[in-house]
Amino acid sequence: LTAALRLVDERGVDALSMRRLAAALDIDPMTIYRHLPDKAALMRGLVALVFDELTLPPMPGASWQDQVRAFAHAYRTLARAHPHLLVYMITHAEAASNAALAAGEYLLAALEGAGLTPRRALLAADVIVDFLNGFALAESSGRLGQPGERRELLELLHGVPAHQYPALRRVLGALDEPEMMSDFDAGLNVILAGIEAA
Amino acid sequence: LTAALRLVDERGVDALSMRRLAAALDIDPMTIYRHLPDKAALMRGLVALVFDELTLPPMPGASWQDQVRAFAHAYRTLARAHPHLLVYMITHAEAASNAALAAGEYLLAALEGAGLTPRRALLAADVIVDFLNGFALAESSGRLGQPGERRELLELLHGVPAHQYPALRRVLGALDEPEMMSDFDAGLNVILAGIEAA
DNA sequence: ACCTGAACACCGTTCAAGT
DNA sequence: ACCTGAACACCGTTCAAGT
Repeated sequence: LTAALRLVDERGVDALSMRRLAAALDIDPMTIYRHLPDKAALMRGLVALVFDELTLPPMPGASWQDQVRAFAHAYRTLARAHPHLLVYMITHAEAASNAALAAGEYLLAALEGAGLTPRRALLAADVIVDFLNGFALAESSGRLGQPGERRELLELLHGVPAHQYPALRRVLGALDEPEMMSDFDAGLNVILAGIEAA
Repeated sequence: LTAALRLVDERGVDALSMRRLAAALDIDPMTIYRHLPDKAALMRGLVALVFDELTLPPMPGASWQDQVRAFAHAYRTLARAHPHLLVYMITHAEAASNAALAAGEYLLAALEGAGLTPRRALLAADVIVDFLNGFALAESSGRLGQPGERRELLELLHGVPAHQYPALRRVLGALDEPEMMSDFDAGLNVILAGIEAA
């Protein structure tokens, strides 16, 4: 699994094949099948391995907002450590059962501390996780990772009659490139404010 | 492209191969290469085709919240119409340049109407889009689509000593299955409230 | 010049042939 | 019984051989 993860991290998911993994381990491809039933099991193993890296710092006494922030940063750090696996992790999260329990406990304990009802705590947890997944995916798939990545949108706007898309022009025209960067902490604060309002 | 989209919608992305597409069209596989340079171009064409289905209803006079809700529902409808392509759409959104401009205009016009500065309007748009992508992905990849899909989490909880994960037990124990469903509109309201707070 | 099938370099996995 | 390489049924794409 660690050899497979190295292949994925260094060269992307497409570089992980049973045959290349075998070559990296200097064994016959079919030998892998004595340890795992098929490639799907290999992928599930990678997801479990990576999610187990999630380290949630205990924050006794901290505000529920800071606990949620700690969770969010831990999750983002994990996502950035394995950008090539992220899509697979999100769509096959069920393979990370143990880490999912620990993550759920951490997040729901924080939201209970905010005084939310069970129904609203679960709702808030879903909103947070959906935002984290959406942000991490945008970040890892090239969109909005660093300044200048909004440039292609600006170039599109240049190639189109000037009276079209006025709001888009006003907003983007008022900002310089660093300001157009997607801001993880500011986005998280929007969601925290929304939870507080409830 | 429509034949390729039908294959993806009916049997998933893995069912789309140049050879199967050719078979569906009753032509030689290599004939496809006279219309498109490679499979990546085929996939980009699918993303553009699908994003062009996004229909954003004009809502003159409506509140900015209702305009954002209209956008969110249009996006979710699109995602649910092509669940098998969704991951590819999100990670290759740059292939949908025209629809991206129209979507950005709609969303930013609504957020300008909320009285946000350009910086905060763009930030809010990113939070909304990240949430929409995260939610749609959870919905389409089996997680949280319908009631009972939180059951595997409950079963995991059963197989573990009763003193572990107390918050998770309290929250889930207080809810019946329909209440555990992820709620799109309620989640969106959390984000709208967070934007209002700014 | 335009078109296309054979061929190449890959896949994941089955299965029979070895030990 | 355990192990593994040849073989099978696929891929995307190149390229030479046709028209």
